[in-house]
Amino acid sequence: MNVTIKDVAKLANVAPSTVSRVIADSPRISEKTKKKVREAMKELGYHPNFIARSLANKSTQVIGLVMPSSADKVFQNPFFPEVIRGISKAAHEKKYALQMSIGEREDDIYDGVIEMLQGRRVDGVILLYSRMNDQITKYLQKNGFPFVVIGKPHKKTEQITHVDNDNYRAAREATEHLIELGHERIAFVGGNLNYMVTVDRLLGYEKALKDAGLPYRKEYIVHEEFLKEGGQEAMKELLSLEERPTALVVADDLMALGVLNTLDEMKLRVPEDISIVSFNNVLLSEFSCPPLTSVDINIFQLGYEAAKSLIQKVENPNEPIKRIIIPHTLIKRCSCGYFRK
Amino acid sequence: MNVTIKDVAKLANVAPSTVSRVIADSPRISEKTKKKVREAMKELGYHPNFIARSLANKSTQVIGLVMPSSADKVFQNPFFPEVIRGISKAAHEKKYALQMSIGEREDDIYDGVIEMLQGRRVDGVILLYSRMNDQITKYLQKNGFPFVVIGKPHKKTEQITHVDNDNYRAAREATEHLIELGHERIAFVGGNLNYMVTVDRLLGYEKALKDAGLPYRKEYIVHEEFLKEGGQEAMKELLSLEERPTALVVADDLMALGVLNTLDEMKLRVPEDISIVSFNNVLLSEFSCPPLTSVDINIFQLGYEAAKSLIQKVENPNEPIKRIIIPHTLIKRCSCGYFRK
DNA sequence: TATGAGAAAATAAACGTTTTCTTTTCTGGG
DNA sequence: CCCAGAAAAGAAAACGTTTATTTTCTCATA
Repeated sequence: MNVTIKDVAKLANVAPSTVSRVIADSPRISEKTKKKVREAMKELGYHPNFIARSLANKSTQVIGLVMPSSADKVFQNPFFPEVIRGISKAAHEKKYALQMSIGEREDDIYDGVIEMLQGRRVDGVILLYSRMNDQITKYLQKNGFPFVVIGKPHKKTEQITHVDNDNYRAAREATEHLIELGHERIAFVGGNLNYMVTVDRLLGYEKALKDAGLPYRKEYIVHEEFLKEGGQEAMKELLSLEERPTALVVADDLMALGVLNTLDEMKLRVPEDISIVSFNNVLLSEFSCPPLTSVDINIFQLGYEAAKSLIQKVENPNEPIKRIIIPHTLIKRCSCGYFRK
Repeated sequence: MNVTIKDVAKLANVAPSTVSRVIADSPRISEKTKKKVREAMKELGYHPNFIARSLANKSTQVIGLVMPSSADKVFQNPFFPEVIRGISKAAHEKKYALQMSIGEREDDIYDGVIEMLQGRRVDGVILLYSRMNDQITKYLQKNGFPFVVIGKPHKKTEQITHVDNDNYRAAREATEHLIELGHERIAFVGGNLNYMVTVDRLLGYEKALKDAGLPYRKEYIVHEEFLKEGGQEAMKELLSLEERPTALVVADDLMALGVLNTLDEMKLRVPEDISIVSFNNVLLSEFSCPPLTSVDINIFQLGYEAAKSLIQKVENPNEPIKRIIIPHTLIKRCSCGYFRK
């Protein structure tokens, strides 16, 4: 079997409790004993058992990550690796480990999260999404588990620590950019309306249209999945309209890629025939053909701040609720052009 | 405090051990008692504590993921999200959770892995890389921890369960493709030579040259990091040669993107001025400009099989050593052209 | 009416820590 | 040289399970 605190205690001729205190570097133990114990630890190659420690401590030093859908789908979108990068950074700084929820369908994920939390596998969780009437959010609130959400919570916004962009403003600016280029028929391609990002970005888009005195056309609003396929679908729909849009606000780079794809198949050129501004500014957007004008929402930072806030919350239950807004920037590349008759 | 097995036992008027057996659905408990206990569990909203269970069980149902370097860097390359997708799938099927090692520098990661394993946080680990003289591999072998590696182990290959591609053949085929197009000055851009993938692909490249009677030129071999920046560096180096190559075998799509980037800056066209075939066939390769001819190595499958093998190993210590080779395919797109004087 | 086999459930000892409460051992002031 | 009080270390309970061992119960058989 493995070497335990008891073995160390025996070798060092002290009680197990003393060894434990040496590990915690308690001031109650004399330097002399500490040295003796440390030597014994080294000699035996002792490593503390985290599981046992967690049980006694009621804390695991692990953060749970909750994805909106199956890892299978989620990891297709570069948004997620990027948030995780940010989360990792903060977690590592505070010596926390990361655990991922995995599940195929929504209730599957729900069960997984419950198990994670009730099973005390994690000290808290980060929700990598925000959607309406989310069961998980409700559960977390009801049971008082520490959590933070990336995005704007649907309800009780002021009661939930969250890290978000000003998506309303970002979308308004993106749309204004197209308007400034002379576009009047601007469509919006977003994700499911249950997601708060979609809502906010749609509202920003509408506001910009309204301010510019442009008509709001229902048929110009399309909702699809945040995947390449979603973009393809959306574009096909928009192309089937009698009066096609001349510009698009697309809520996600990966979708925009799908859009580009369909456009290419239809022999339509970007930006000559149609202009596109999208969101997230993931690596893909820089390398697509043409490179996409995209709103950089600072995904890494989103993750970093979320993890930092969660850890603060875990370590200090009285930590006040926080709302952190990460700045965004419109990165102009080559997918937008002046509207030409 | 939370509801425990004891609370359930009290309510159901049985001993804690009986409750435990009901959870495990042991045949030693009568149906009548089972029913009674299950009702009590439901009434109290009981959820088993995983940590306690792990301690008693000496098993956590968690798989550890070991990355080659900081999550920060690693997650920039789409290879990793994609393997993780595959791993997730298999893990979910067997009800395992995933935990990630995070560390900045190599020794940092090493410590993290030791902690994970000795701390009994995970039942086994998957190494998402394979490199020469890897301390972690040595440690795992020495201590008999269950692990599988993705890639070909450096030493004792027949003693380590691993999932790999036939990189030697894949690289040979990729190079032959270029040779068939008439290229004679073909360069190789790979990662660090410590990584076994690099070695295998380099050997395959060399073999193809040799078979075609083409000279092997030392100055045509460049090693850089598996990142966009790596590709940029490599290309700059190659462009500084008096006799530039007319085609490139690039060991990674992301690097190839960097190559493309530099080429673009230099106003060189692909495939007119220079042909490229790369590896991995990640989403990026499809959308770059031009779309890259790339060897699809089936990353998802790599992850899926690795996780499946690890779980088998964890659940049955006598599981024999396995070597699993995942097939590859050359996906021809637009980055290769005939060599023209 | 005992007896004993076999089923069903209870008891208690792990698992490896932390932590509260005690006890022991110093130290130095009178 | 004694003793109070501080400092150091130890004993034991707790964390929530699992599981080997023991007890209790039921009922068929002698």
